[in-house]
Amino acid sequence: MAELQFYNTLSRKKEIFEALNPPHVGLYVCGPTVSGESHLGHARPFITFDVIYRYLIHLGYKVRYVRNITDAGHFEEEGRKAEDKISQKALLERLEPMELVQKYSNLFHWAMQQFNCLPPSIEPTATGHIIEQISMIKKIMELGYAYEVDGSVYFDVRKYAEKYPYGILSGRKIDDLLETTRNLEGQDEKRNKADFALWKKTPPEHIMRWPSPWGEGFPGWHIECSAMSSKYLGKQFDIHGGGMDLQFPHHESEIAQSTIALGKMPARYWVHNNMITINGRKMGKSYNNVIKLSELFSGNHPLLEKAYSPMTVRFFILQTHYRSTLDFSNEALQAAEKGLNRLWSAYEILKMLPEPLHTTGENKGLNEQIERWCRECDDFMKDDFNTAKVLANLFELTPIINSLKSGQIKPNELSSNTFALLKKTWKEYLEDILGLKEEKSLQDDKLAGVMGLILNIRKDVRSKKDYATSDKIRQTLESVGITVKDEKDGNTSWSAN
RNA sequence: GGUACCAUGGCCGAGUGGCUAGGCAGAGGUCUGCAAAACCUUACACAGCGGUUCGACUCCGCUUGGUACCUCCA
Repeated sequence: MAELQFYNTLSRKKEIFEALNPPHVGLYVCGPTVSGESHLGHARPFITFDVIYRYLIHLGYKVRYVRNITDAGHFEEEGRKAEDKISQKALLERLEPMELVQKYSNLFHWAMQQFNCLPPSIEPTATGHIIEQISMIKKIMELGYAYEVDGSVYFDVRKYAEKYPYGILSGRKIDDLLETTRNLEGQDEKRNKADFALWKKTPPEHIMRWPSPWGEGFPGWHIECSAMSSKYLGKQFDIHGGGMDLQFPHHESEIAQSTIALGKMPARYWVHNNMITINGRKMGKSYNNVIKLSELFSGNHPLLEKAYSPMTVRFFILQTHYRSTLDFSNEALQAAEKGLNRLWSAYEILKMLPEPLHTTGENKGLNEQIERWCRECDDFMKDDFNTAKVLANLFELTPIINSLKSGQIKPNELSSNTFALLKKTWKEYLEDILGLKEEKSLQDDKLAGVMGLILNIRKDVRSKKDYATSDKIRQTLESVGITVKDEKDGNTSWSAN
């Protein structure tokens, strides 16, 4: 059996995964900043790591999955006025900071539920761990790797770089960082441009503030992840994940902080997902090209031709390898929607098919082919979580399932073992690992009752060969979004979209 | 400017030194009263130029184009 291996950003190659304390695995993923609503780009890491989490569980690991919520402020623009994003927006919206944080946290959780993402084991908040962050900063200061200037504390990157490889994760050279950073006007408290804040003093108008040994302020961006990951997963844990754009400076700084304060590289494996682009450009606030998740689901955005369901989006993301960029377009989303429908209806059919009675299938080649496609799924997942290839194999199996239903493949061609494997594979991969689920359409009971009546009437007129009327019924229903299908076996099915 | 990465058929996208990725759209066919669905068949490809090799889309170099990070960023 193949071993699980995946790409480690730290070593820049695929590595066989070895848990520090099997069967336990510690997984930390950088969560959302709840100062605004999540957009499509944010969905990618959470779906990617949801699948990784699910797959690790599938492999039998006991996973503690920690995903933080950043609800404390950061400085907007380094070297300039330090601003707390959250309190800034709160003033605009006339909300208490924590009210705002709650609002966007709720929205985030709603979106995660829509995507069928499993909740993390622990979801710590930055504001709930101010004490831990302060004590970590104190430790770093005691060890001489941080300095205070007028109520703010900075990490001394130059000093750190004398003994440790700053840039090890992002492939950056310390000299470049020290020299080529551009000049920003305004007073700079930092000794070197590459230094980053551990604690920032708050200006008087700031609402979000906490007392500290250095006066009132708020924690720097990077320290929360170091404090919370070590608290819940230990000084060193297995996997740290997040978007590629967090490699530098966020994760690089986390490594530096933890290395000093805890004496260890925080995580052994660093996993980064790539970006979602739109018209070839990264989706991001600065580019003004974001599509919020609520807009995506409702179709309410100028770039959207229609609404896309959460499962369509999830499927769309999983059809690409997580380390490749993924370009958004209506065409691509619609292709994903159709593909998912085809796959899902095959799955529905598979669940209904009767078990073959024979222990040995008559069509040996077919049995072997099916078993190979099924078993390969495991190899694909074990090779850097290749969900795209898993889906390709499920698509290969789709015509077989459909042919079993239509009778083009006879039930006795398959062995009961092959059939059982087929069912098990679809269930495990589609539902348990890829985390896809059925999406309820508008078919409530009343509609079903009405449709039953209509289709009954239509059946009568068809039996009298009154095709003009039967076609009129079908066409009218189609125009309101209900598709009627006359199946080969004489039954008529319908679906609403 | 520095550092990485990418370039695949109409679109989205896997992947590999010699063997069909897959999805969506297209074409032909089977089935059907018709349609839809389904099934079968099928066209379309690896940015350009060199090099390594028996053989490269896959390795190396250059060119061109693009993106990301260096500042908040998933």
